Parts: sequence; C-alpha cells; structure tokens
Amino acid sequence: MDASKILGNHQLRSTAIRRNVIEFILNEGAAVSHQDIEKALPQADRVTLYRTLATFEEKGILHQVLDDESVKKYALCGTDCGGGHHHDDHAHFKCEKCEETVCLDEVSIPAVGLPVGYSRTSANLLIMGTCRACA
Amino acid sequence: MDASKILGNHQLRSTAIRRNVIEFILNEGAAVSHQDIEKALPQADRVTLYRTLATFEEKGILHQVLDDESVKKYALCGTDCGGGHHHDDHAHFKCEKCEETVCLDEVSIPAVGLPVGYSRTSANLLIMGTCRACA
DNA sequence: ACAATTATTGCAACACTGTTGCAAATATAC
DNA sequence: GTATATTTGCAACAGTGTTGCAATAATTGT
Ligand SMILES: [Mn+2]
Ligand SMILES: [Mn+2]
Ligand SMILES: [Zn+2]
Ligand SMILES: [Zn+2]
Repeated sequence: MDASKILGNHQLRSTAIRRNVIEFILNEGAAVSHQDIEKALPQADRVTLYRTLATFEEKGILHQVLDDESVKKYALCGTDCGGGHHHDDHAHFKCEKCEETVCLDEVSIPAVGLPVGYSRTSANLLIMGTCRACA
Repeated sequence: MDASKILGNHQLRSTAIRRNVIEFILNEGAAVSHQDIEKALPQADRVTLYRTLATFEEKGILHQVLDDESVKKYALCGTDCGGGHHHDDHAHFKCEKCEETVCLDEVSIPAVGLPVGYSRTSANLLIMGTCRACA
C-alpha cells in the first residue's frame, strides 16, 4: 500500500508529514501513540501530528485502539472504513513484555448477554498477555 | 458496606477523605474519574485524591475500568481482590447517552481464539451502547 | 490521657498530553 | 504561473498526573 495513494483515496492532500506518518505506521506493524510518531519524526510539529491523527481518524485511515495506559493509540483501518464510519470490530492484543499492541483482525469481538434494557452499538476488547515474539 | 470497615479490612487508616471517597463511589453506582471525585469533594487536595485512588487500587479496593476517552476511571472491586491481586474479570458497559460506565459483574469476558504463540493473562471488554435508563 | 511512631495530607513545582487561534507556507486546480 | 483552499508552525493555554518535602493527623502503647 502506497502512502500517497491512501491520501488520495480519502481526499487528503499529499504532504511530506502525512506520507511519513502513514509510512511509519505501515512499517511499525503495531498500534502507535502520538509520542511514538513524534520520536520517529522529530522534524514535525507536535500540533500538526495531533491534527494529522485526528484527520486520519475522521477520514477512516486510522482507528483508535483502547489501551490500559491512558494514552491514545492508533492503528490502520481496514478498507471498509471511511467518512466518519469505522468498522474495526476486532480484538486487540497487548504484550506485557514488549508492550506492543497489535490488531487481531481475524478475531471478532464475541457477543455477550447484556442485562435487559441494555443495547450494544460497539465494543472494545483488549487482551493482555505475551505475544509470539516474547513467548 | 461501611467505609471505615473497608479501610480497616485493607490495613488503611480511616481518614475523612478516604471515607468520603469510598462513600461517594458507593453512592455513584458507576465508575468514577478523578475529576468526578474532585467535583464531589472540593475540600480535598487533588494530589491527595490521586494518591488515594492509587492506594485503593494497590490494596484491592478499586479496580481501573478501561475507557474510550483517555481518562482513568475506577470502580469498586469484588471481595476477592486485595494485596496487589485483582480478580475483576467482568465486562464493562458505557452508555453513549448518559456517559455512565458500569460494571457488568455477571458478564465474564469470553475466551477467544488467539493466534498461535500468543497467551492471555488478562482482558478488558468495554461494550458501548444505550443503558436501561436511557433506552 | 499523653507521648511516640508512622501514615497521611497539603502545597509548590513540574512534566506531559491535548487544544485553539492565527499567520505563514504549500498543494492542488485552473 | 496564479488563485484558492488546505495544511503547517508557533505561541499560548487548560487539563492530567507525578514528585519532594514539611505539616498534620491516626494509631499504638504507656
Ligand atoms: Mn485494530
Ligand atoms: Mn468493574
Ligand atoms: Zn511481545
Ligand atoms: Zn445511559
């Protein structure tokens, strides 16, 4: 997947910062925080990075990943996300050793029985443990 | 449940602030943030409240509840938590209308098939939707 | 009831995260 | 290449969470 192409597909101008952010996330292979990006791209202004992440989330390029620390993390969306609508209903796994969080794209979040009167519109499942590389 | 008693059970001194925090959470019936407590107990110092929450979590009085916003929330533990060990393996529900997050104590987090090499030690499930009161 | 001991609190100071307004720069379309 | 609309960088700010240290208050024992 090519960064300029992704930007074009979402009606966003292709700038160096945006391409760099996308390429960084593609190479990472794990969910990244604002701070991760800031370290990887020290030439970019922090505010611009915050706005870049917000824009990418709005446009369906990135989705937020819940974390047990209280810092937001982001990962690449599937192809069916866009224009304010996300469809990233998969579980995430955070390794307690390497601290990496990855999308388990093939693991969908199971339905559970809710108390009467409750209805579900979305869900987040974060599994913690040890990943393959750290086992 | 009596606040002084809870504190005694966990080898903590019974102070006004601690009793007030516990009573506030008992009355709330939903997961609370530091800010919620700060508003409810304006006479208490913010730093003291942060330390109180950290202490309660360590001692097994409160457990953290994952939230989609990046502010930490806390709810009362079951009776089997204590001394650094938590056993709060239930799902949580956040209502998108009233913004309240509650423990679904009776809903345990289902096992899911993990990729080979991955092992699970704990999990967090946050379900979003509409609660009974807001339906 | 009192003093000694130890835990808790309040304050100041700080680092980090995230937001907004505005002017300068730059990507795209003509 | 120029015009236009978007994006960027900077400054300034509000909120969250942490640490060190001195003052205070809860327990323990006499
Ligand atoms: Mn994901
Ligand atoms: Mn809970
Ligand atoms: Zn790992
Ligand atoms: Zn509700």
